[in-house]
Amino acid sequence: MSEGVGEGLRVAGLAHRVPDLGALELLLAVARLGSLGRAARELGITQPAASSRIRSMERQLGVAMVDRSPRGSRLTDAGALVTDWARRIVEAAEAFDAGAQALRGRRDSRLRVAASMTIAEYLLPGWLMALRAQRPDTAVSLLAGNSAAVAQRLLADEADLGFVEGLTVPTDLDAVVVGHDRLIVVTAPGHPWARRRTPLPAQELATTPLILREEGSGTRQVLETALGGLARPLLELSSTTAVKSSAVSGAGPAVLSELAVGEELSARRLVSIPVAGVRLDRALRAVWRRGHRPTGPGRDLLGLTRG
Amino acid sequence: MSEGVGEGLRVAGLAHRVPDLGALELLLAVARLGSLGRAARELGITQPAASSRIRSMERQLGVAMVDRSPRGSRLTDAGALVTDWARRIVEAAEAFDAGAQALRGRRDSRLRVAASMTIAEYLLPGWLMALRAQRPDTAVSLLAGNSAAVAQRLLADEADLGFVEGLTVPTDLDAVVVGHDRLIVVTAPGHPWARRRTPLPAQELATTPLILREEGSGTRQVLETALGGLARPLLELSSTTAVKSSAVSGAGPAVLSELAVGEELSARRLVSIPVAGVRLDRALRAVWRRGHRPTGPGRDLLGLTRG
DNA sequence: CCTCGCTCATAAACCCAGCTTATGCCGTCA
DNA sequence: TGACGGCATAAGCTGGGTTTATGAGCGAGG
Repeated sequence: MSEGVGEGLRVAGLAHRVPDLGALELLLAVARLGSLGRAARELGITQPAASSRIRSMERQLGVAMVDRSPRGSRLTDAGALVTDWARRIVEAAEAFDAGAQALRGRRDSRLRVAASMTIAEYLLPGWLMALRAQRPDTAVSLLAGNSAAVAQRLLADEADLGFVEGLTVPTDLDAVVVGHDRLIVVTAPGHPWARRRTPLPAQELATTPLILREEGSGTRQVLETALGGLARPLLELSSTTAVKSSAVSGAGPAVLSELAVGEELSARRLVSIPVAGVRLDRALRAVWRRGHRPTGPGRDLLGLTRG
Repeated sequence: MSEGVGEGLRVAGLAHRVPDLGALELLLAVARLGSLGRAARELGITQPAASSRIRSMERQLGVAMVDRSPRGSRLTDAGALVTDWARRIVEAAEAFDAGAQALRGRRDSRLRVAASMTIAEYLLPGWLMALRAQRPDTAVSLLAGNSAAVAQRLLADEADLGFVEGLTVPTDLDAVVVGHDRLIVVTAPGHPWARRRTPLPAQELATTPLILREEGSGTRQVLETALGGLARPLLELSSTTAVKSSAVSGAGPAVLSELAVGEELSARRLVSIPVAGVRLDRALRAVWRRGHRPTGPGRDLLGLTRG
């Protein structure tokens, strides 16, 4: 959401307008199974509970979503649409859950992971979901920190596998590149750069004021290294989200990690501007204590990170 | 306790492991404002309520997220991570809300939109959020249906602005292209195609078994038109989500709308395979009754769709 | 030095959303 | 026609989240 200056009209929070996760899960189950009762059974509740919950969701949204019949229930057109939107919420919640369970860091974990923030934020939940899909009984614990902290954990044998971003590999660790954090230049679709047919010269990027994170942030450092020390800020903002929404609303070109803008790119709220002559990315590496390449669950996870 | 019918260990649903939306919103507010009390005030609840809610969320997740001090509250490292994951859920909920409010279709709407499913599902929520940001008092109503239904609504003057996908423009309507639904070929990163340096020949695409939606679906039709009538299914699945997860888990190459896989592409769970010699896209058009180009809020929305 | 002002925590009482159990109605199929 | 599956309704219970009221820690300023 945009920075809420002057709220003006007091509107009840999102939570009062959006059904809770349980209701959304139920809706997805009804869509999949074609019956309130079966959906209820799958979720471990009774049929009247499901019936009432769907009904109250319809009342809350003001839309009939389910066509009831004595032979089952099918979604209405509106219901199908709502279900598609709901699926996104539930998917985000699944990623949250996968991450949070690892973060809980139980002592009995069979795999202890230490990861830098970018990786933990964007990539690890997906990997953990995939790992859970293929090895459901693997308990993973996660510790997030900077590269030095990751290295320290590994060397102290408090973690089995680490993930770091950046140019250098900490000493006494073995590493393999598992991906790249590509910075990309993005603008709103209306910006002149969006109509270019040729890549933007690095020189022009360096001399144009950009929407950037504050000095010292990881992406800012990568950008300034690539440009040779200079970057002109048009705006300096303190969160990736803020940079993103400024760019979407057309304030100017921004430089952001590709990981942060997948959704915006595919919906064309932002467009990516190719740039010639600079490598705006940094390697993402899996690391482990020299000579102790992970086995078992760690090896499984490592496999997932490379496809 | 719920009884474990069927699936071995019965695991409580997501809703019991993920904090509800209200708690996540609160967490974001705490992160932004640096104080439980201020966050409480912003959300219109009391400070003890916020305190207790954050505490119970920490208990639920088993992670300390907030460092309390007499001068305010800051997130811990783990808390920052949880907050980033939470933000995705909240963003999806905001899109849901924007769509659902329009779907409610109140009679007093100042702008009545009719849209086809793909557009309503993927693009419209974003447009509506943008519209709300720049014109907060515009009430929009939405009706979703196929192209014929959209045309009918417009011609009956029951809608002010329509959106359709497909090759043809219904008669008696004016239209402007607002985007493209690009189908792309995707595979898991480990697939041989992912290592190609040259675009895939259309011929090879046509002769390779693919993971596809069922016959008759929109994307399947576009693909078969582009390929000249033939497509070999490796798997035929009935939902985009199912196709996507099969592809992610490496079952084979799939053809999907770019709109459906933004997230998977940026996280490299899927990679896009360029194809030579076929146009795998269909135009997305805004349409209106001939000679009645929208004014006012309709014009605003139209502006947003083109950047 | 002491008090004000901000922070957060605790305790008790309240309320309502959502659950269960029990029942009824409707349509389909053998 | 009776059994079955599907949904709706009603009554009663429970718990999580809320409020009000209060207390305690820390810093700033008269």
